[in-house]
Amino acid sequence: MSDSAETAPPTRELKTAGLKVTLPRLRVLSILETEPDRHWSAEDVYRALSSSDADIGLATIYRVLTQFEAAGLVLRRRFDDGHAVFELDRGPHHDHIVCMDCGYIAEFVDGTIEKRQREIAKKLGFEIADHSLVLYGSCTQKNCQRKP
Amino acid sequence: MSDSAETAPPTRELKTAGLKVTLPRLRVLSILETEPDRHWSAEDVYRALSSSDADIGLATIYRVLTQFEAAGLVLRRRFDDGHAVFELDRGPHHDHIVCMDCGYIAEFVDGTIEKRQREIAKKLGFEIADHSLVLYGSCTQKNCQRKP
DNA sequence: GAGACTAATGCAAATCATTCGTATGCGGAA
DNA sequence: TTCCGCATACGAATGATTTGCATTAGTCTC
Repeated sequence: MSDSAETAPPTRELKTAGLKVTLPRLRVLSILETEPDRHWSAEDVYRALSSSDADIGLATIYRVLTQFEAAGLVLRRRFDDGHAVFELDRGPHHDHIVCMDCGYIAEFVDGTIEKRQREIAKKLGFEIADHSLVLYGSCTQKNCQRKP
Repeated sequence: MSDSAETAPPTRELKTAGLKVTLPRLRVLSILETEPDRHWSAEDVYRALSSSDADIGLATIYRVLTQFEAAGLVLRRRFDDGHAVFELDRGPHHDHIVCMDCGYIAEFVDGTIEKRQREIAKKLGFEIADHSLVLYGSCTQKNCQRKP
């Protein structure tokens, strides 16, 4: 029963990213992929790993997530509390809207805003490299119990 | 030589904000008003005060700035490094564009973006309370030496 | 497949911004 | 001016994140 002929998905992703394939990196990447849309704190990943199996040090989680960020596998975000959260980079850029009551985070993309941003940057004499847009509010509906 | 008949500007602002007028609060507010557009870290304010005269503890700076924020005198911002900066609240909302090379921060307001944000929030079922938009880039000009 | 070289990990200790605890002192109402 | 209570100073505590260093595990060569 060997699957050596096939390279499992997380392994391939690590190799493509130019990272050595190690157990901690595989574990972290697998955890992230269990909920591809989720925004994880380092602590979240640590707990998920601790409860599931291996004991990977928190310091390693931070190191691995930082490497993943450098390799373009994940994005590091920071909302208003100042703490970092990580999400898999699933391609096209998107912005966030955060419910201040329940913590629920929705995502969106808007061409109009993106375009306007470029125009503003140009007018102000900036060459724009990146941006961060976060809307804060309340999701006034039933889903406001998702993460109480 | 008494100016007791006139209430000095910072004093008036504190009273209007419903804050007791104390020496540390006056000092901090005065410092902020020396550069009304600047974005100050708590540390910045602390150093400015230390070099000028009084020794006000850093803890007090944090407390005072937090009170000022609650009173609507200052805004607390957080850019991508995760650290808080404070700026005098000079009225209408504005967003920021940060030069990643020199740290220079410019401000802008854009009705189109604001409007679009409200539409997006509505579509996603959120009641929007606030937002944060920061553009990151390089100011490709001479002013890129302002804060080397 | 075994050995060697290097990079990755674990753990604990260090850092950094920010907050808290507590004794003391100042601001302002009467 | 007197008195009460909030505000301050100081250091110690906190919590997220990083770092140092001895040990371990990947990968490459043979």
